[in-house]
Amino acid sequence: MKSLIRQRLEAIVKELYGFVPEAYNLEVPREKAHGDYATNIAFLLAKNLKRKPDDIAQEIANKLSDAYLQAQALRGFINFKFKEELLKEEFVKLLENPQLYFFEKVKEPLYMMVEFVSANPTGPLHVGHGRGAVVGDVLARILERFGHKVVREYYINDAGYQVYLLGLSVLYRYYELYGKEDLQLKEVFEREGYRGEYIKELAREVKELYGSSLLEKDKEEAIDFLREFATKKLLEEIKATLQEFGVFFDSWVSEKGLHQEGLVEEVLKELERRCYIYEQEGALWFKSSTFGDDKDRVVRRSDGTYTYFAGDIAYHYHKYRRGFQKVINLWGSDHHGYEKRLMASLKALGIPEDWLVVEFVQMVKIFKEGQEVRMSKRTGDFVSLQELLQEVGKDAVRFVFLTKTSDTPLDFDIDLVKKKSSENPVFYVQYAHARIRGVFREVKERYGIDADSSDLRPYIRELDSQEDIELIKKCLFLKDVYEGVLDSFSPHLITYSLIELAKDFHHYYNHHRVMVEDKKVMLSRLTLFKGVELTLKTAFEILGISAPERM
RNA sequence: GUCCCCGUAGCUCAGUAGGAUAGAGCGCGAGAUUCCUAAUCUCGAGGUCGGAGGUUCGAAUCCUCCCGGGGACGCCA
Repeated sequence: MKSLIRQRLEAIVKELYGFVPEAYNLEVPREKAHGDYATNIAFLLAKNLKRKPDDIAQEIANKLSDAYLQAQALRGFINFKFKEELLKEEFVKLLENPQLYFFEKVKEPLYMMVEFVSANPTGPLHVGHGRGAVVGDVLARILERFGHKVVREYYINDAGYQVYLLGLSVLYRYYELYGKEDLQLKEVFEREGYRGEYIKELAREVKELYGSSLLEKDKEEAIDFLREFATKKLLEEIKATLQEFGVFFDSWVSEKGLHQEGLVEEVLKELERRCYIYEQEGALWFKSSTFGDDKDRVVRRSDGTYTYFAGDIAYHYHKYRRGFQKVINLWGSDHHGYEKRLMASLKALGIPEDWLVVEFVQMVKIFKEGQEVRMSKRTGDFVSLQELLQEVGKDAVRFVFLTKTSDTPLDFDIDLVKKKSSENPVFYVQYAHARIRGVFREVKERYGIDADSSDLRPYIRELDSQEDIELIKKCLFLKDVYEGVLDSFSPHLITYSLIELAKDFHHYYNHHRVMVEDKKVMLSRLTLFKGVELTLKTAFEILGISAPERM
């Protein structure tokens, strides 16, 4: 709907004044009386043309109005109102094929990647990961609907010290099972080890499978073996949780694999060739400060091992060479300071600046009985995503994770989300769908009219009350919302619009009955409900939540 | 100490590249069911948009300073 205005507006402005100002607004005005959309373009033109905004707005408005669109100049603003004919024609398109209507294919589809979750395989997923998972998943779904080719990737940090500590922690617990003490091991474990209950479980599993054979083994060898064993197990667990959460990946890339394939060495050589690498105190440094980072960073330690950063440069260079035209990374907010560094490395490698977009996903704080539940992987005291899913269900978790912009912290009140009441927005929205399905069942039973298979399009004509038109608009508006998500990578906009749509629907439902004497009115309202149903269903598919028949 | 994010109704937050009279949900108060699901609806109270300057036709939004909250600053990942 918005792009419809935009096209016409720009054409006319260009015709009248020879240019279109860059940063003009076209948005839904706060005040309903100001129409469906409004623009400030006349103010911007006024500056350039040295004329009164009022006059310019008037000029444009006069040229713009036609059978479909009413444009009105008011104190320098131009207000647009869609005429009923246009709204009804658009609504027919929606009824015929919601997918086609809501997601117009982009002209130039891109080969894209969304990299998300990428949690270290050192423990179960926590709720913060869950938030990233939903945001990434929904983003990927939207990009796909608009015609982009999207690969969802999970980067596995299975190299380096953290997974070494994982192996060490399992070994410590394993020794414990046999009453074996190792002071050096104990010292490291108590300082940095993973203490969650799941480590003990892994140790027990090892005992069951391999008995006491690891007691004889060299300690480092045993840690190596257990690291391998534990990351594999935990990764399986992560995959299972994600699957239960409705999140799937096309591709899993291992950090260790990058090292083994020599990609890390290769990219460092490339950086060296470009003269961005130097040696100091026995370590190799990357000159990230030349590209806006605060200081230079180590890529190879003095002991000869590579840093996580080195692996990450290689990973992204590899992504680039795999042919992705645009990459979106979803990172936990604790990686905020890391962005500059990585961007610097990409610049150094000659990769275009807008190739990579990093979106940050902030913390989720869990509240239970009014108390914050503290989370720490080290001490093992945390609510896992698995537990949360079991407690409140997939639909509620996914929806709530999308009710705020991902870059602000989210408070998740378990007790509130468990409530099946209006306090809980997901039920409010799903209830609208269930109510419509209920009406359809009833109409079929009483009158033998099947809303799912009948051609209802002709009855749109009969809809003419203010509230009919408002509801139609709310459905059509979702199209603009999806396009907004495509531009801003902010899937949370969808939940807001859905709550508004549901609100208008519930209002309508309480004021107008479908099953009335006048058949024409009945059929027209059935048509309206069909459109709302399809709009909701399409949105639920994108959000990955269910569209219940009854509640 | 340096850098980043945030401060909007009692609470949790929207406010989409500076726009028109400041938005929603929850909570609170009052009401609605002979009729397709009351998990709903209707009405109401509630605000110096953290503070002070500045930029301009116009500021919650941009700039400077201050106050308050959170995060990041490893040869960890």
